[in-house]
Amino acid sequence: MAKDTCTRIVEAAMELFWLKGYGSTSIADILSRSQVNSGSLYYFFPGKQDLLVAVLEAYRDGIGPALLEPVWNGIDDPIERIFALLGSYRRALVETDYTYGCPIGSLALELHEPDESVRLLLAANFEAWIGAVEQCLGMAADRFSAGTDFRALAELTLNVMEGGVMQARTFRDIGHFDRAVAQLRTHVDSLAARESA
Amino acid sequence: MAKDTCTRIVEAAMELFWLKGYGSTSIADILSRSQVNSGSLYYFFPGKQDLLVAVLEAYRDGIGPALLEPVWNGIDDPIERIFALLGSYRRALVETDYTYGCPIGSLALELHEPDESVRLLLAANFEAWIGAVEQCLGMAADRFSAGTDFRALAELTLNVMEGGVMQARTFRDIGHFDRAVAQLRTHVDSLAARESA
DNA sequence: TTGACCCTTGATTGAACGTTCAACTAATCA
DNA sequence: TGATTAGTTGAACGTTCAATCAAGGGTCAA
Repeated sequence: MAKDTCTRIVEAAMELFWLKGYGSTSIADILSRSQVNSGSLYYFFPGKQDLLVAVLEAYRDGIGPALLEPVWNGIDDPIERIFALLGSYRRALVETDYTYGCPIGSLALELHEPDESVRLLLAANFEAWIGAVEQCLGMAADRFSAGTDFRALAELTLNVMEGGVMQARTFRDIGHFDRAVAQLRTHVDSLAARESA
Repeated sequence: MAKDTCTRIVEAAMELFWLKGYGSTSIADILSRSQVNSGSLYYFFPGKQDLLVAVLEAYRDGIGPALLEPVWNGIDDPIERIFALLGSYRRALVETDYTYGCPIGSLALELHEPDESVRLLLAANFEAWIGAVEQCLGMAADRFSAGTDFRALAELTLNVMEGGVMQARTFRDIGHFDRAVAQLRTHVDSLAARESA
């Protein structure tokens, strides 16, 4: 059986919102990419914003299986998993010539006054990402001193990724991403050294 | 003499692009806020994008006099100047109930395939900000070891600000901003301690 | 007084937008 | 067979958008 209409719509919207943003993606864009007629789209989704909600839910549910698992496959060390995750964003930037960054970050800054449901889903996406990094840090807890704030460090990691993507795209220079990651590495090593040394 | 038409247009556009973003701000919005008629706007600016260019030039030229100088007035220590700058973004977030973030960061992520002239102006804005922070670090060079990468640290500072704004807005929780700044403080102190200790 | 120049006016244009809807098809069940 | 339901179709609608333009006001030098 071919992918059903609803799935095709959401997948097309995920791709286009990622590529062009929400406002710049028209319903017509989504229709032509998904090969669906407008009536069918509005049969499943009352409006454009409901489609955005479905997209954000799909992203959230995909963070584990579609983002983390492929990256972490074959990597056991929890700290290296964090830097491998950052490396996957780096790779996307380079391979797509700075076209694809982080879809959630872009949407979070593009939508200036989002509906509460949209805002909460953006937050849920960040939360899933931060939570995964925080868990990695927790698995390496023995390398850090007792009071280390893993939550804050995980949030900083998100900032390094989002900021690195933003700068690298704007300057069209991956060095901005690499330097941010290098600073994070220094910071993490510094926090770890206090204990292990 | 009253402010001339051209100035009123640019100031209205700066405000609206900051508040609502580029795509969501219509020419009609700018006209009604600046109390100008469409013909006058198009007399000075061939199109909407030319207005964006003017706005980005105005932001760039205002980073020193309109952003840094007010914040740094009365603060001499170069490291404290950096954290005071971050504090000014924190204050804007809290005082406007997460309405106003960083206008450049929002535009940089909103505009997915900007014209080269726009991209270069976004980069010029970031560059001015990073450069100012880098200069502060340079003034405190004696507190760091010789090989310290001030450029990378300044870029990380921008990431902490932009990422902090993004997270605080999305979660509607200033704690995300504060924790990022606290991590940066720890990192800076750690780099400084190696030398001064 | 004249005319050239700079700037303003606001109705108007046509394209693009999100959305609607009545008609249609195909499969399911009584 | 006939009724019901689920899903599809694409033309059409009203709105909003960026952009245009013919007309004209204000100023100043000649």
